[in-house]
Amino acid sequence: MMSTKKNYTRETILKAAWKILDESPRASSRMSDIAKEAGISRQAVYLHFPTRAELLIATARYVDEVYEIDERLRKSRNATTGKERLSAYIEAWGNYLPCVDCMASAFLAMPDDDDAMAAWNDRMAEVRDGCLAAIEALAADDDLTASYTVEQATDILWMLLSIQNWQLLTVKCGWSQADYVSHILEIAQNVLVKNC
Amino acid sequence: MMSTKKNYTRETILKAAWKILDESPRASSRMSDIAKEAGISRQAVYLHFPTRAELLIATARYVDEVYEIDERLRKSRNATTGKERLSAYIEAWGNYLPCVDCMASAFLAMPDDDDAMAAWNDRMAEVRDGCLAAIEALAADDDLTASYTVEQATDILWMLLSIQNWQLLTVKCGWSQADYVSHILEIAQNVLVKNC
DNA sequence: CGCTCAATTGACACCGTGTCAACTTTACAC
DNA sequence: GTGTAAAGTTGACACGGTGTCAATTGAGCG
Repeated sequence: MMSTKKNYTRETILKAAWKILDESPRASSRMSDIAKEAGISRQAVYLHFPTRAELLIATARYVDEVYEIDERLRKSRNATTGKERLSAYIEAWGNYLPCVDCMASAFLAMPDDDDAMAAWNDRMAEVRDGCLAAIEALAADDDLTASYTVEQATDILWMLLSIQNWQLLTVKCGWSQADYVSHILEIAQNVLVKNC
Repeated sequence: MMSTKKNYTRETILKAAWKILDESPRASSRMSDIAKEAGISRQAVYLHFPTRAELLIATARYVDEVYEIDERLRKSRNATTGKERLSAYIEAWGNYLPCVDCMASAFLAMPDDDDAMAAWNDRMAEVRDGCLAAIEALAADDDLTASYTVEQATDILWMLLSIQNWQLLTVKCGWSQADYVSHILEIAQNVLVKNC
């Protein structure tokens, strides 16, 4: 099969892009840098990805696959009570955030690219769906505080679990990953769970 | 005085930059766009500001001056009790955020410019100082929850009041400005104030 | 009048993205 | 083996945005 080789190169490029983004925290990840890392010519990258934005989108998907984030989040839905589900979701997503930090930075650095922003917003919308499911489970147990509607509580949880907040607390404030998860969990419970 | 004319043009440019950033929510604010808005040639902008980054930094300062944010925040320090001071600070800063949203977006869109990021980090550090002062006032009244150290509580308040959270709740979730302020205040009190 | 400084025009270098054409390599099919 | 098609290479180029430079214009002022 010819396509085998093509797929192999494609994955090589994705790995290279991931590595470059991961290593150069806030440096410029040019197409030429990624190509060099992948051991091919800059132009060859365009044989597999039409634009830089598409490459980043594909890389984000690839990272998701490698870390099996879908499965991680699905497991958090198995919790029986709403409270357990809330903490399982926060723990699952909160511990995934450091893995996608580099991808998030790359996307947020190109806010004027419509394709990239659409892909990013899709991903974030999925996270909000997860938040909504957790909040609804909490509401079903009548454990959701009366201060907020389900929508508002979802928005607040979504906000707490944003990558920007993770970056602020861990990168800028120097919190450990464990502190981040435990304190965000504490805040969420404090704000969203009834008689807590 | 010759410098009068120069200062006048300088301010014209700053106003133009402000307007362009404000109007084009996530469009490209090129030097040529700003120059056109100011009614001068693109090259003339460089007679007043060496780089685009410096222009943005100066524009941010100009916006601060116009809105007299320093004075607004200073007033929040006049509150007598720690609790009052916390709510005064949240209200003052929270209601200033919509004014600087466009500037924030501009800075966050150029994360690889060292000068711009340094300027932005300075501004954010000042906000954190304000948070720290409010938390210390709370601690002085023995109204700070025992769950966090002063530093941790400051970090949490800083996180809650970040521009990214404001953008998320108002722009993406559609919250009104009033809802934003009141709910962030409620969350902060819930999380940070003892027996609340 | 002559000086100075702001501003203008037009040109250019640099850099990164994306495209194109021509050529080479690889691998498989017959 | 030889032919063919796809993958990859090199070199060149257009485009857009930033920043620089030189030559020129124009207004204000002693």
